[in-house]
Amino acid sequence: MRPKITLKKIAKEFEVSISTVSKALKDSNEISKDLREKIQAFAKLYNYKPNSLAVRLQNQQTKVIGVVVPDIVHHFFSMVIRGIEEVTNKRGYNVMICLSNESFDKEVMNIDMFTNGSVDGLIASISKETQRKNDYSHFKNLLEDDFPLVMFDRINEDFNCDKVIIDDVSGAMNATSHLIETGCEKIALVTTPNEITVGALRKKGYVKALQSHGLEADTNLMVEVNEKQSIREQIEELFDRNVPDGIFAVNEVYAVTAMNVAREKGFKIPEDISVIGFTDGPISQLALPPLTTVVQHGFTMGKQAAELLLDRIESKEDIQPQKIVLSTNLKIRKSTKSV
Amino acid sequence: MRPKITLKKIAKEFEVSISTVSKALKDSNEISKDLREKIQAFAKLYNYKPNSLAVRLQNQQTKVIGVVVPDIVHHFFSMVIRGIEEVTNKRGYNVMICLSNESFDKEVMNIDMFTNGSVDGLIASISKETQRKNDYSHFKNLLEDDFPLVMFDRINEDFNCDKVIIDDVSGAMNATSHLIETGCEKIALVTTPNEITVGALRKKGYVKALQSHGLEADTNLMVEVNEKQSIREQIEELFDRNVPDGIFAVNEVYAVTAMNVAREKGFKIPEDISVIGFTDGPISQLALPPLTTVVQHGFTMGKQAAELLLDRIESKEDIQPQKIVLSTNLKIRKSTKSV
DNA sequence: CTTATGCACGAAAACGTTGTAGTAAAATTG
DNA sequence: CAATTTTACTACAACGTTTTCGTGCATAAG
Repeated sequence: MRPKITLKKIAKEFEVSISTVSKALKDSNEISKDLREKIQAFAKLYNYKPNSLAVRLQNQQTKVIGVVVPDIVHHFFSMVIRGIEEVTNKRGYNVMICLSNESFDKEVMNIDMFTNGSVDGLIASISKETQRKNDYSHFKNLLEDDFPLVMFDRINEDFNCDKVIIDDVSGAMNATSHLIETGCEKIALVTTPNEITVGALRKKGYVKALQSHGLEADTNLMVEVNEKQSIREQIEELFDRNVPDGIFAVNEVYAVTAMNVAREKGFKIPEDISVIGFTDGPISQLALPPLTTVVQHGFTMGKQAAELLLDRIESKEDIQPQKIVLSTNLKIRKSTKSV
Repeated sequence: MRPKITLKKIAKEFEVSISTVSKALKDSNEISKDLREKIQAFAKLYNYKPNSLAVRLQNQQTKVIGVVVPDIVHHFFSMVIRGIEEVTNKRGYNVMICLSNESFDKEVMNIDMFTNGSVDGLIASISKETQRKNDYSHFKNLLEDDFPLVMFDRINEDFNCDKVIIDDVSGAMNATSHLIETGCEKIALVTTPNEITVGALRKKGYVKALQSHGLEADTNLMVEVNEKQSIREQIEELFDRNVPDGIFAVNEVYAVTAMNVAREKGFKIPEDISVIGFTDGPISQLALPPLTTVVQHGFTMGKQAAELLLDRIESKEDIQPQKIVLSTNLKIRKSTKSV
């Protein structure tokens, strides 16, 4: 790579001091107009840009924020990132993304790396393995140092930091209620293992909705998908045990898989079985019939998280950590019956 | 945020010089074992980490690489990013991602930002708007400065830089040939406008396959989807004009949409109409019937791009730019007839 | 003619680190 | 016991900026 041009080199060229060059480029009128213009022209010609490392070291702020997400190949997370990008860029920051790949060790490494001064703050969502291990010491260290941190979606309620989540319980309740209200009586739940907090919350909403309608929660109608095995087979087992007339799945992959299983077994959607998913991505939209889903506004979530973080970074005083709960809404398409 | 601990502070604590502390932490035996251990213990206690900005400024390398992609909410791009992450992390680098959102201006800004010394090199894929404008001055500036740059997927052949692409032409040829060989005679093409290079290349492969089988390319069977309007309607128009018995679509969204349109019009897949897509994502896998697609190995592409970039960054001599062409393979599922 | 006021620039410190080149004092050698 | 080596440290420059505080010199004011 061609060596970068620096103030020092420009200074040598004009036989002036570095400060003069710096000021000239800042268009300070401490420097004579004549010299200023010459220096500016020269800098432009050689495409001078202040070395950002030096500037950041000087200013003691990086104007970069870090993002740690479990996965990027995931409609919801990528929408969140897009939201984050949108507001950070608007407010003059850049984003550095690291993936934990749902691994505890990688998450710890990422957090560690980010706290060496490369970013002004962090937005994170907890990996599945971390949730399973229930070991949050890496995050707790951050909080002890008052490091600006915003958690989203997969959070830990105990942390004293800003949080942005969606109302998983009511989202699931609304979905389940909708199934009940459109005539379903045997509603299955396809969810994650209980360690995944959002899965657990959505199950809670499902159960709550059943109870408030006088229905009983039947564990025979619930599948906790173990992703190490075939999702499809686990759902087929549900059908072998007990054929539902409605299915609430906690994400779009489970929902569409369930729909496909049902159809292959000869059931019609939504006439025989209604299906509702969670997260409104292209999978739901392009499914046939298009899937009724609980839409969680990932983009908004990212924007809000970023706003919280930047407000915290930029404020001088301590501000009390906030918890923003975004509500979901039910996007009714064709995989459920009309009332 | 709690002020970060620095060498200077540790030095003051022990009433020694900064260099002593630096060496003690590097476990140099220039420092007495006794003092070394005390300093190390103190540093660990206060969770000292060398300020990465200072280290990077000193070493004149950031150990960070930049990635500019048009979109992140896109299975292919996110797989590429995952591949990039995999090898950069393994080789001790971090990744900074910026999205151009398919916008020319944002792409220019991103590139500009990255060349202020914040990264050691760049991996990029060109935005649609840039391809339409055909203005590549921002990239050309990079190359003039010999800035380490690797382009992938949406590239410009004229650039004298490392490139990783897939063999779009043969991918499309294989797909189209497969349709012909399984009995299709009126094969439609659903593609992007011609400015999008990969779309143009896939069209080329489609035409080539037709010709080599003695079939004629019929513009009446081609749709160039304008994404500002409804994808669905544009495909419906194709059916109104001319009902095909095979469809080759240049991405999974177009393919599944086409499949859905066909089915709603009462055609059976694959009995009446066979469909092949491009890119093997969840949309294809979860479609019903599961979609036969040309799989482009995004993860491999990311890995290769990262290897090329890091090799270039780390080598002292100039290395000749390489162009890696990854071949695709046809994943035959249920949306096409068997031979 | 002296004193204030601009003007146009330079010197130097600071950000936090690393590495080289010293330098006293202690220990070893002849 | 002087000469040498080793030990255990410090000083300082450097990376590229920014910014504060000078400082000569010319011009204007009293």
